[in-house]
Amino acid sequence: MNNPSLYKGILRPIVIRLLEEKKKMYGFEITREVKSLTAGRVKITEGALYPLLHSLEAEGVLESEQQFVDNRMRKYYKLTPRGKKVSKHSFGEITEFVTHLQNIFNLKPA
Amino acid sequence: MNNPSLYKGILRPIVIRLLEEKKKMYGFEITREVKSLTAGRVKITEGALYPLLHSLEAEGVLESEQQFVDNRMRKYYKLTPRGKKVSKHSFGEITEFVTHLQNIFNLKPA
DNA sequence: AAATATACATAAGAATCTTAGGTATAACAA
DNA sequence: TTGTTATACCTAAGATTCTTATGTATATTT
Repeated sequence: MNNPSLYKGILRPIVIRLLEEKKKMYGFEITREVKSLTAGRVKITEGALYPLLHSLEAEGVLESEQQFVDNRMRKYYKLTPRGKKVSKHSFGEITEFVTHLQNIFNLKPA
Repeated sequence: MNNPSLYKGILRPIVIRLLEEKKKMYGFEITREVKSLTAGRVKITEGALYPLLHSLEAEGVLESEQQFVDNRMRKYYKLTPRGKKVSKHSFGEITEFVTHLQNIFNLKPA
């Protein structure tokens, strides 16, 4: 991506949001989805994503289930009930965050 | 602030943007301005701000000038000519960043 | 046969912040 | 006058979150 450091701290809410919308995704799919939603500009690295997924699972926000497709392993993740609460909260924070950016940078749509 | 890690990576563009708009500011003033622009929600810590100002100056993005007001030192910063170019670029990145957030989080205004 | 894509994973190090401390002056309250 | 709050600068240690580099393995395309 253009300036990776902008996205520092935002990966976690992104993953949670995508799982809220898609119900069930595997890691590689998440990287593709973010690329697609941002016209190829935002590339989540695997070195960031997989450890994050593991810690979200350890926190009880996500739960996983393995499947084999074409002899290749996929690890599907979805929100737990607790994850759904976290998701609502996280979404509120992001909404506020974007509002703040619009105020600070004078980006408010006319 | 609510979730400090969201703002990780965004402090630098914020400082540059404020100096683009206000022409000349000192550190303490920047923390107050950000608080005011975000209804008290975003608090820039001095431990983050001052080292950042120093490194922006070392990079040639900012230049400083000391003044004494009421026996207290103030260090005013402003953008250098090079800083103004950096500012334009940085602003473009932020605009794109916010657009991406709106796409990922489905925040596009109706 | 080699390269690319899919799909997972970890570890070292970089970047960016928080927390905690320090110095000093001015204004206000107890 | 003594303590507290506000102003105004600063640094260092540590936490968090990422990038970069590397590894394993299978499937598909060139």
